[in-house]
Amino acid sequence: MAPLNEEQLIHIRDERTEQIMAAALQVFARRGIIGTKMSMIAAEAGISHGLLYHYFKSKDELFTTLVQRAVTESISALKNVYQLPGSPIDKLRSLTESMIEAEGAPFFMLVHQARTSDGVPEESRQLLKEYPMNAYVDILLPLLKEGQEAGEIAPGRPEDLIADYLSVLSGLMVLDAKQTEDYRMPEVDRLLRILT
Amino acid sequence: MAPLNEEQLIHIRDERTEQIMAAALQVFARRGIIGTKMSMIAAEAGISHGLLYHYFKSKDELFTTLVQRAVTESISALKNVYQLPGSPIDKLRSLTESMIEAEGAPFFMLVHQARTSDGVPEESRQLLKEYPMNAYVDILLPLLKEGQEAGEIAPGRPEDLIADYLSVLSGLMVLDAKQTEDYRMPEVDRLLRILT
Amino acid sequence: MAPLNEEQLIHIRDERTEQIMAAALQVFARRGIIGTKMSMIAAEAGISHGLLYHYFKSKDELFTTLVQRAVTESISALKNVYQLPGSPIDKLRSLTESMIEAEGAPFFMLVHQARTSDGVPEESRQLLKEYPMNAYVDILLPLLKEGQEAGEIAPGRPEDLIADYLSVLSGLMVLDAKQTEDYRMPEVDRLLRILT
Amino acid sequence: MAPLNEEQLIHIRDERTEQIMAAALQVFARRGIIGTKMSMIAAEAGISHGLLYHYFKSKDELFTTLVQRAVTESISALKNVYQLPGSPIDKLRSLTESMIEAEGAPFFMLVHQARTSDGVPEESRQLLKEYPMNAYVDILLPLLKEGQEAGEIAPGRPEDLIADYLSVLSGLMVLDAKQTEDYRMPEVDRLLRILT
DNA sequence: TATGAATGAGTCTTCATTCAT
DNA sequence: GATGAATGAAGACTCATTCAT
Repeated sequence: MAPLNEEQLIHIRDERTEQIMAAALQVFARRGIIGTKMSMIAAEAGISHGLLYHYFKSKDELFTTLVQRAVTESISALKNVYQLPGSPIDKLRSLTESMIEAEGAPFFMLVHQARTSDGVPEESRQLLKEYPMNAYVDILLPLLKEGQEAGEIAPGRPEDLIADYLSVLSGLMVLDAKQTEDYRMPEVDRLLRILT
Repeated sequence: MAPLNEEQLIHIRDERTEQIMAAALQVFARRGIIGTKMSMIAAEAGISHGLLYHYFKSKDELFTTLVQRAVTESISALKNVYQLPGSPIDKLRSLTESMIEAEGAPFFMLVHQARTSDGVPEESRQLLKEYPMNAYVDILLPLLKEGQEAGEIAPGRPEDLIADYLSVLSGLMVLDAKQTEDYRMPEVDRLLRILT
Repeated sequence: MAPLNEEQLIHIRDERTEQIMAAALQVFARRGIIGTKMSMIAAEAGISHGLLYHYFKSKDELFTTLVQRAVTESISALKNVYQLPGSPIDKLRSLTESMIEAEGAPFFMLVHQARTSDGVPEESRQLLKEYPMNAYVDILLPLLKEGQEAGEIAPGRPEDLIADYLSVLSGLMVLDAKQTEDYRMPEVDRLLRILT
Repeated sequence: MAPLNEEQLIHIRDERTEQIMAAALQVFARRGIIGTKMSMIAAEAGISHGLLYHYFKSKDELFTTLVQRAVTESISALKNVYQLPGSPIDKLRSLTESMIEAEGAPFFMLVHQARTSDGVPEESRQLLKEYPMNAYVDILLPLLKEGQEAGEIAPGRPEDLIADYLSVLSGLMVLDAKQTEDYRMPEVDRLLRILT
């Protein structure tokens, strides 16, 4: 009697969920959680605002879900660096390139919003507390040390070097330097000079 | 009820104005124009919210006034670089240091808010259009060239070099890397490696 | 997909209608028309909320139908009192007992909702206007008079006596005094003291 | 410099608060918490809906405040019974009369709403749990016993007698029998027959 | 000048109702 | 007949702004 079989329903739900999350990421990233109206997300996703609430209980839940995903994906992207080919500096170059190329900026902007804005759900804040800068630094630490041993990377506390690098990169991503006329995204090799 | 004379009134007015603008800068910088409530500014300034409207017609006007000041002061700070002692790279080092040291971050954050957020008054946006990255680049261009001629600064299009550098710096300021645990403000000499 | 014959369809339809009305009565009685969500009725009836609309055009229609039934059945219950055995006071005792015992409370609560709440469809209100207290009083009037003549029932205007009694009873039913810890349903004989 | 002195401000606040609570009591009592729109309360109080939120944080808080007051005042009214003149039954007669006369019905209706409706703030529910029927029964228990000893009141468990009486009375108040054409508020002496 | 009471436009969220399947 | 995705009107609540004092 079921008019749509379960598979079809799951398909619709997955598609809508993805559609909404993509739309929300774009809008939240630029406008922050307060500046984002649910109607904007609905419009961006091409659905009615009422439908948002079939898929996410609230604006907060939607935001938190995105932050969750941003954290998860960024951690996994970093961990993936060790699979890349070449020397440590080659790996870092590739990592940087992929971050810049991909649609990575919204994630950085979202996390920045989540860290600094007001009106951010407590759950999101907790999530980010569990993944502070150090968590990211730790992942890349072995690579940095290897690079220093190979003489490719400048001497100094590797923790600081990598934190410096990630901070510079984060800043540029948050500015959306690649897409914005107002700023300029440096060449990767120029950025890497910070480490060399 | 002894009436104050005109001079005293002007004095009060100037002081209040300054007080409000300082408070507003702090709040706007961190929370953006939408995230900032007039009552927050009033609280930060230690006055009633009603009084704000004696000094600024609206939230938008207050915001725009701050952006105006931010632009003016940053331009003049840049122009001032030529008065600094030492070689071109020394001058850039001093400039960078003073930006990081001083209460510069709120200005950068404010401008970033003004550039990216929505709900920003059109007037602010216009103001920023009149002072795009190029305006800043142009000011520093002679210094860059001089540095390149002296061999202190890497070869390449000086416009790009300086734009890269300013972008990196802006990003770090917007992250408030100096104050925030989540990020790290690199040493100035490490930043300068981007140029050298 | 073997088509059901007409008889089966009618059977399903009747069964569903009954099922929905029973569910709706329960929910409306406790939560009132505004506090009741169609999804609650659907859940109580074990069907999808969409299906409700195959059987009732709207929430209002469903509510009105229930009120209609409540009025009809209560009138017929009252009229039935004359078939009960025993003296007038015996009849009243039996009537009271059956009202208290049976699932009568939801009807009273529903009617109370319909009389007092807002957001009640005009049609329901009209229905109740056609059956004011007097309609009920009139039905029992002969019984009261008979009881008075027999000396079983206190003297006084029989209309008032019966209206008093029905009001007290209604109040207790609306409180759901029988089911609720917060109140107490008196013994029938104690209630009858009002009349004796 | 304060444009209104503190006393004036307190006066305004008190007046408004009272005005809002009176309006809210009327509306809540009849329509329940869900059926009541804040705009209705605002209209009843003759103010804008925005102003409600200067005085009460939310609809829930307003409702809870009223329930609090209803409980407090009803307890104190009951306790006051011992100050009334006459025999136990005289005291009960006076108590009943004053409950019926005074604007007591909205309080009963409010409490009934709070006990039975959905969407009632947890805090209100807690409040009522602390004052169940028993709390009221206990207050009147000595009076009942005294009446029984004097032979004015029927024998039987005094707890049950008084609970019966209070339930009947509550029911009539909830029906608003005094004001509503649909019902009839019996004479006090007729009600008292329940106890005698 | 200074305060805070007052207003109302705008946003989040709920839910009756519709409709494709 | 049956389901649940989809829509949009309506209500709670916030906050920029006004204004009496």
